[in-house]
Amino acid sequence: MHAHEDLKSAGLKVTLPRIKVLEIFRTAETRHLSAEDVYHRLAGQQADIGLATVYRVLTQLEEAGMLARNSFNAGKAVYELDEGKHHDHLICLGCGRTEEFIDQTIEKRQKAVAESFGYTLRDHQMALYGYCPDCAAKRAKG
Amino acid sequence: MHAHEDLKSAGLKVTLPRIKVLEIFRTAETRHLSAEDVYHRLAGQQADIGLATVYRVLTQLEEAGMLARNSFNAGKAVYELDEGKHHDHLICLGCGRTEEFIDQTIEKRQKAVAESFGYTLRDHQMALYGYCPDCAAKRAKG
DNA sequence: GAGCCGTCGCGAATAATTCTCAACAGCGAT
DNA sequence: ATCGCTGTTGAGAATTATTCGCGACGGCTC
Repeated sequence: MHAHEDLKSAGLKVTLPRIKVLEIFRTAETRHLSAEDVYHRLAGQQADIGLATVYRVLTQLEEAGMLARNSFNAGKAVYELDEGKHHDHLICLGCGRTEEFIDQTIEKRQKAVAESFGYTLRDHQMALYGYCPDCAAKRAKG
Repeated sequence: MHAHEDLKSAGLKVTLPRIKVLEIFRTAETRHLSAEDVYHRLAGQQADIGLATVYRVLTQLEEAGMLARNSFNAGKAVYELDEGKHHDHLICLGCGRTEEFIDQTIEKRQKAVAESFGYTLRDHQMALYGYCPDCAAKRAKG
Protein backbone atom coordinates (compact mmCIF):
# COMPACT_ATOMS: atom_id res chain seq x y z
CA MET A 1 0.00 0.00 0.00
CA HIS A 2 2.68 2.51 0.92
CA ALA A 3 5.03 3.53 -1.79
CA HIS A 4 7.87 3.25 0.68
CA GLU A 5 7.46 -0.46 1.23
CA ASP A 6 6.63 -1.21 -2.36
CA LEU A 7 9.87 0.33 -3.47
CA LYS A 8 11.88 -1.47 -0.88
CA SER A 9 10.43 -4.85 -1.70
CA ALA A 10 11.19 -4.18 -5.34
CA GLY A 11 14.82 -3.77 -4.38
CA LEU A 12 14.87 -0.08 -5.20
CA LYS A 13 16.27 2.61 -2.99
CA VAL A 14 13.55 4.68 -1.42
CA THR A 15 14.02 8.14 -2.84
CA LEU A 16 11.81 11.18 -3.08
CA PRO A 17 11.31 11.11 -6.86
CA ARG A 18 10.25 7.49 -6.79
CA ILE A 19 7.79 7.99 -4.00
CA LYS A 20 6.31 11.09 -5.60
CA VAL A 21 5.90 9.48 -8.99
CA LEU A 22 4.14 6.50 -7.52
CA GLU A 23 1.84 8.77 -5.56
CA ILE A 24 0.99 10.70 -8.69
CA PHE A 25 -0.23 7.54 -10.36
CA ARG A 26 -2.14 6.43 -7.31
CA THR A 27 -4.02 9.66 -6.91
CA ALA A 28 -4.39 10.80 -10.51
CA GLU A 29 -7.89 11.12 -11.88
CA THR A 30 -6.65 9.70 -15.15
CA ARG A 31 -5.23 6.27 -15.41
CA HIS A 32 -2.77 6.89 -18.22
CA LEU A 33 0.00 9.43 -17.84
CA SER A 34 2.92 10.35 -20.06
CA ALA A 35 6.33 11.35 -18.73
CA GLU A 36 5.45 14.94 -19.48
CA ASP A 37 2.17 14.61 -17.60
CA VAL A 38 3.93 13.30 -14.54
CA TYR A 39 6.56 16.00 -14.79
CA HIS A 40 3.97 18.77 -14.80
CA ARG A 41 2.08 17.35 -11.88
CA LEU A 42 5.28 17.17 -9.89
CA ALA A 43 6.09 20.76 -10.77
CA GLY A 44 2.61 21.70 -9.65
CA GLN A 45 3.35 20.51 -6.14
CA GLN A 46 6.63 22.25 -5.41
CA ALA A 47 8.52 18.98 -5.96
CA ASP A 48 11.52 19.98 -8.02
CA ILE A 49 12.22 16.86 -10.03
CA GLY A 50 13.90 16.87 -13.41
CA LEU A 51 12.28 15.47 -16.52
CA ALA A 52 15.20 13.12 -17.08
CA THR A 53 14.60 11.70 -13.63
CA VAL A 54 10.94 11.20 -14.40
CA TYR A 55 11.89 9.15 -17.43
CA ARG A 56 14.39 7.15 -15.41
CA VAL A 57 11.92 6.48 -12.63
CA LEU A 58 9.18 5.46 -15.02
CA THR A 59 11.51 2.97 -16.65
CA GLN A 60 12.60 1.58 -13.31
CA LEU A 61 9.07 1.25 -12.02
CA GLU A 62 8.13 -0.50 -15.20
CA GLU A 63 11.02 -2.93 -14.84
CA ALA A 64 9.95 -3.51 -11.27
CA GLY A 65 6.50 -4.43 -12.52
CA MET A 66 4.76 -1.56 -10.78
CA LEU A 67 3.87 0.32 -13.92
CA ALA A 68 2.98 -0.81 -17.44
CA ARG A 69 4.01 1.09 -20.52
CA ASN A 70 1.80 1.58 -23.56
CA SER A 71 2.46 3.43 -26.80
CA PHE A 72 -0.93 4.28 -28.21
CA ASN A 73 -0.74 7.44 -30.25
CA ALA A 74 2.60 6.46 -31.69
CA GLY A 75 5.16 9.00 -30.68
CA LYS A 76 4.42 9.26 -27.00
CA ALA A 77 4.44 6.60 -24.34
CA VAL A 78 1.97 6.51 -21.45
CA TYR A 79 2.19 4.54 -18.24
CA GLU A 80 -0.42 3.13 -15.92
CA LEU A 81 -0.37 1.27 -12.63
CA ASP A 82 0.26 -2.42 -13.20
CA GLU A 83 -2.15 -4.34 -11.02
CA GLY A 84 -1.13 -7.63 -12.45
CA LYS A 85 -4.20 -8.13 -14.55
CA HIS A 86 -3.39 -7.74 -18.19
CA HIS A 87 -5.84 -5.89 -20.37
CA ASP A 88 -6.15 -4.20 -23.74
CA HIS A 89 -7.43 -0.78 -24.75
CA LEU A 90 -10.23 0.77 -26.71
CA ILE A 91 -9.49 4.38 -27.58
CA CYS A 92 -11.82 7.08 -28.85
CA LEU A 93 -10.47 8.81 -31.94
CA GLY A 94 -12.54 11.86 -31.09
CA CYS A 95 -11.82 12.69 -27.46
CA GLY A 96 -9.04 10.29 -26.54
CA ARG A 97 -11.10 8.57 -23.87
CA THR A 98 -9.88 5.04 -23.24
CA GLU A 99 -11.65 1.94 -22.01
CA GLU A 100 -9.91 -1.14 -20.75
CA PHE A 101 -11.04 -4.65 -21.43
CA ILE A 102 -9.92 -8.21 -21.63
CA ASP A 103 -11.47 -10.83 -23.82
CA GLN A 104 -10.52 -14.42 -23.21
CA THR A 105 -11.55 -15.51 -26.67
CA ILE A 106 -9.06 -13.10 -28.19
CA GLU A 107 -6.34 -14.05 -25.72
CA LYS A 108 -6.75 -17.72 -26.53
CA ARG A 109 -6.75 -17.17 -30.25
CA GLN A 110 -3.60 -15.07 -30.04
CA LYS A 111 -1.77 -17.89 -28.38
CA ALA A 112 -3.14 -20.36 -30.90
CA VAL A 113 -2.09 -18.21 -33.85
CA ALA A 114 1.44 -17.82 -32.49
CA GLU A 115 1.73 -21.55 -31.96
CA SER A 116 0.49 -22.29 -35.44
CA PHE A 117 3.58 -20.45 -36.68
CA GLY A 118 5.79 -22.33 -34.24
CA TYR A 119 6.30 -19.21 -32.13
CA THR A 120 6.37 -19.00 -28.36
CA LEU A 121 4.15 -16.07 -27.48
CA ARG A 122 5.72 -13.74 -24.97
CA ASP A 123 3.68 -10.59 -25.12
CA HIS A 124 1.28 -8.66 -27.29
CA GLN A 125 -0.17 -5.24 -27.70
CA MET A 126 -3.59 -4.50 -29.03
CA ALA A 127 -5.50 -1.29 -29.27
CA LEU A 128 -8.89 -0.73 -30.86
CA TYR A 129 -9.69 2.70 -32.27
CA GLY A 130 -13.17 4.04 -32.82
CA TYR A 131 -15.65 6.67 -31.73
CA CYS A 132 -17.30 6.66 -28.36
CA PRO A 133 -21.08 7.21 -28.18
CA ASP A 134 -20.70 10.95 -27.52
CA CYS A 135 -18.24 11.58 -30.30
CA ALA A 136 -20.16 9.38 -32.71
CA ALA A 137 -23.24 11.53 -32.06
CA LYS A 138 -21.30 14.75 -32.56
CA ARG A 139 -19.91 13.50 -35.85
CA ALA A 140 -23.35 12.48 -37.00
CA LYS A 141 -24.63 16.04 -37.08
CA GLY A 142 -21.24 17.72 -37.64
CA MET B 1 0.63 -2.32 -62.14
CA HIS B 2 2.72 0.64 -63.20
CA ALA B 3 3.50 3.18 -60.57
CA HIS B 4 2.72 5.88 -63.09
CA GLU B 5 -0.93 4.96 -63.49
CA ASP B 6 -1.42 4.11 -59.87
CA LEU B 7 -0.30 7.56 -58.85
CA LYS B 8 -2.45 9.24 -61.44
CA SER B 9 -5.57 7.35 -60.46
CA ALA B 10 -4.87 8.27 -56.85
CA GLY B 11 -5.02 11.91 -57.89
CA LEU B 12 -1.34 12.49 -57.20
CA LYS B 13 1.08 14.18 -59.54
CA VAL B 14 3.44 11.72 -61.11
CA THR B 15 6.85 12.71 -59.83
CA LEU B 16 10.17 10.96 -59.69
CA PRO B 17 10.30 10.53 -55.89
CA ARG B 18 6.85 8.97 -55.82
CA ILE B 19 7.59 6.54 -58.61
CA LYS B 20 10.91 5.55 -57.10
CA VAL B 21 9.50 4.99 -53.63
CA LEU B 22 6.73 2.80 -54.96
CA GLU B 23 9.23 0.79 -56.98
CA ILE B 24 11.37 0.28 -53.91
CA PHE B 25 8.46 -1.32 -52.09
CA ARG B 26 7.51 -3.43 -55.07
CA THR B 27 10.96 -4.84 -55.58
CA ALA B 28 12.27 -4.98 -52.03
CA GLU B 29 13.11 -8.38 -50.62
CA THR B 30 11.66 -7.28 -47.30
CA ARG B 31 8.07 -6.36 -46.92
CA HIS B 32 8.46 -3.76 -44.18
CA LEU B 33 10.60 -0.67 -44.70
CA SER B 34 11.18 2.40 -42.57
CA ALA B 35 11.66 5.88 -43.97
CA GLU B 36 15.37 5.52 -43.35
CA ASP B 37 15.41 2.18 -45.18
CA VAL B 38 13.75 3.68 -48.22
CA TYR B 39 16.08 6.67 -48.12
CA HIS B 40 19.17 4.47 -48.16
CA ARG B 41 17.93 2.35 -51.00
CA LEU B 42 17.23 5.45 -53.02
CA ALA B 43 20.71 6.75 -52.30
CA GLY B 44 22.08 3.42 -53.40
CA GLN B 45 20.67 3.91 -56.86
CA GLN B 46 21.90 7.39 -57.75
CA ALA B 47 18.43 8.82 -57.08
CA ASP B 48 19.10 11.95 -55.10
CA ILE B 49 15.99 12.27 -52.99
CA GLY B 50 15.91 13.99 -49.62
CA LEU B 51 14.84 12.30 -46.44
CA ALA B 52 12.14 14.89 -45.86
CA THR B 53 10.69 14.01 -49.24
CA VAL B 54 10.72 10.34 -48.38
CA TYR B 55 8.67 11.09 -45.27
CA ARG B 56 6.26 13.22 -47.27
CA VAL B 57 5.85 10.62 -49.99
CA LEU B 58 5.29 7.83 -47.50
CA THR B 59 2.56 9.83 -45.82
CA GLN B 60 0.90 10.65 -49.12
CA LEU B 61 1.01 7.08 -50.35
CA GLU B 62 -0.48 5.98 -47.09
CA GLU B 63 -3.30 8.49 -47.40
CA ALA B 64 -3.85 7.28 -50.93
CA GLY B 65 -4.24 3.78 -49.58
CA MET B 66 -1.22 2.40 -51.42
CA LEU B 67 0.89 1.84 -48.32
CA ALA B 68 0.03 0.89 -44.76
CA ARG B 69 1.88 2.22 -41.76
CA ASN B 70 2.78 0.19 -38.69
CA SER B 71 4.65 1.17 -35.57
CA PHE B 72 6.02 -2.03 -34.12
CA ASN B 73 9.21 -1.35 -32.21
CA ALA B 74 7.84 1.84 -30.71
CA GLY B 75 9.90 4.73 -31.92
CA LYS B 76 10.17 3.93 -35.58
CA ALA B 77 7.43 3.47 -38.15
CA VAL B 78 7.57 0.98 -41.00
CA TYR B 79 5.46 0.84 -44.13
CA GLU B 80 4.33 -1.99 -46.36
CA LEU B 81 2.35 -2.26 -49.60
CA ASP B 82 -1.36 -2.13 -48.92
CA GLU B 83 -3.00 -4.81 -50.99
CA GLY B 84 -6.35 -4.22 -49.44
CA LYS B 85 -6.37 -7.27 -47.27
CA HIS B 86 -5.97 -6.29 -43.67
CA HIS B 87 -3.73 -8.42 -41.49
CA ASP B 88 -1.94 -8.40 -38.18
CA HIS B 89 1.66 -9.18 -37.27
CA LEU B 90 3.59 -11.73 -35.27
CA ILE B 91 7.12 -10.51 -34.57
CA CYS B 92 10.12 -12.45 -33.33
CA LEU B 93 11.78 -10.79 -30.34
CA GLY B 94 15.04 -12.49 -31.25
CA CYS B 95 15.66 -11.79 -34.93
CA GLY B 96 12.91 -9.37 -35.83
CA ARG B 97 11.35 -11.71 -38.38
CA THR B 98 7.67 -10.95 -38.90
CA GLU B 99 4.79 -13.13 -39.98
CA GLU B 100 1.47 -11.82 -41.18
CA PHE B 101 -1.84 -13.35 -40.36
CA ILE B 102 -5.50 -12.69 -40.05
CA ASP B 103 -7.83 -14.46 -37.69
CA GLN B 104 -11.54 -13.99 -38.21
CA THR B 105 -12.37 -15.03 -34.69
CA ILE B 106 -10.26 -12.21 -33.32
CA GLU B 107 -11.60 -9.71 -35.85
CA LYS B 108 -15.17 -10.54 -34.90
CA ARG B 109 -14.51 -10.34 -31.19
CA GLN B 110 -12.81 -6.97 -31.56
CA LYS B 111 -15.87 -5.57 -33.20
CA ALA B 112 -18.09 -7.13 -30.57
CA VAL B 113 -16.01 -5.71 -27.73
CA ALA B 114 -16.09 -2.21 -29.22
CA GLU B 115 -19.84 -2.42 -29.64
CA SER B 116 -20.33 -3.61 -26.09
CA PHE B 117 -18.86 -0.26 -25.02
CA GLY B 118 -21.05 1.59 -27.47
CA TYR B 119 -18.09 2.42 -29.72
CA THR B 120 -18.01 2.36 -33.48
CA LEU B 121 -14.83 0.51 -34.37
CA ARG B 122 -12.79 2.25 -37.01
CA ASP B 123 -9.41 0.62 -36.88
CA HIS B 124 -7.14 -1.42 -34.72
CA GLN B 125 -3.59 -2.48 -34.37
CA MET B 126 -2.39 -5.71 -32.95
CA ALA B 127 1.06 -7.20 -32.78
CA LEU B 128 2.07 -10.44 -31.11
CA TYR B 129 5.63 -10.78 -29.81
CA GLY B 130 7.40 -14.05 -29.21
CA TYR B 131 10.30 -16.20 -30.34
CA CYS B 132 10.39 -17.95 -33.68
CA PRO B 133 11.40 -21.64 -33.75
CA ASP B 134 15.04 -20.81 -34.56
CA CYS B 135 15.46 -18.20 -31.87
CA ALA B 136 13.60 -20.31 -29.32
CA ALA B 137 16.08 -23.12 -29.99
CA LYS B 138 19.07 -20.78 -29.65
CA ARG B 139 17.77 -19.47 -26.38
CA ALA B 140 17.22 -22.98 -25.08
CA LYS B 141 20.93 -23.79 -25.12
CA GLY B 142 22.25 -20.18 -25.06
C1' DG C 1 28.73 9.02 11.73
C1' DA C 2 31.56 7.82 7.43
C1' DG C 3 31.79 6.32 3.08
C1' DC C 4 30.37 3.79 -1.06
C1' DC C 5 27.47 3.73 -4.88
C1' DG C 6 23.32 4.46 -6.61
C1' DT C 7 20.63 8.56 -7.76
C1' DC C 8 19.55 13.35 -9.02
C1' DG C 9 19.24 17.67 -11.73
C1' DC C 10 20.71 19.91 -15.63
C1' DG C 11 21.94 20.71 -20.02
C1' DA C 12 23.74 18.59 -24.05
C1' DA C 13 23.03 14.72 -27.24
C1' DT C 14 20.12 11.47 -30.03
C1' DA C 15 16.50 9.85 -32.94
C1' DA C 16 12.50 10.19 -35.63
C1' DT C 17 9.86 13.22 -37.96
C1' DT C 18 8.11 17.77 -39.47
C1' DC C 19 8.55 22.51 -40.92
C1' DT C 20 10.37 26.52 -43.67
C1' DC C 21 11.40 28.44 -47.87
C1' DA C 22 13.35 29.33 -52.10
C1' DA C 23 14.09 26.81 -56.42
C1' DC C 24 11.79 23.70 -59.50
C1' DA C 25 8.88 20.62 -62.13
C1' DG C 26 4.18 18.52 -63.47
C1' DC C 27 0.26 19.41 -66.18
C1' DG C 28 -3.59 21.82 -68.31
C1' DA C 29 -4.42 25.67 -71.25
C1' DT C 30 -2.57 28.11 -75.11
C1' DA D 1 6.12 22.86 -77.96
C1' DT D 2 5.33 26.79 -74.64
C1' DC D 3 3.68 29.36 -70.42
C1' DG D 4 2.44 29.79 -66.09
C1' DC D 5 0.05 28.34 -61.92
C1' DT D 6 0.46 25.45 -58.21
C1' DG D 7 1.94 21.50 -56.07
C1' DT D 8 6.53 19.40 -55.06
C1' DT D 9 11.37 19.03 -53.81
C1' DG D 10 15.88 19.44 -51.23
C1' DA D 11 18.54 21.11 -47.46
C1' DG D 12 18.80 22.37 -43.22
C1' DA D 13 16.65 24.21 -39.20
C1' DA D 14 13.10 23.09 -35.85
C1' DT D 15 10.29 19.95 -32.94
C1' DT D 16 9.18 16.25 -30.01
C1' DA D 17 10.23 12.41 -27.20
C1' DT D 18 13.72 10.34 -24.79
C1' DT D 19 18.49 9.32 -23.24
C1' DC D 20 23.36 10.51 -21.84
C1' DG D 21 27.21 12.53 -19.29
C1' DC D 22 28.74 14.43 -15.29
C1' DG D 23 29.52 16.66 -11.03
C1' DA D 24 26.82 17.08 -6.74
C1' DC D 25 23.99 14.74 -3.46
C1' DG D 26 21.63 11.40 -0.60
C1' DG D 27 20.16 6.50 0.92
C1' DC D 28 22.01 2.65 3.47
C1' DT D 29 25.32 -0.56 5.33
C1' DC D 30 28.84 -0.94 8.79
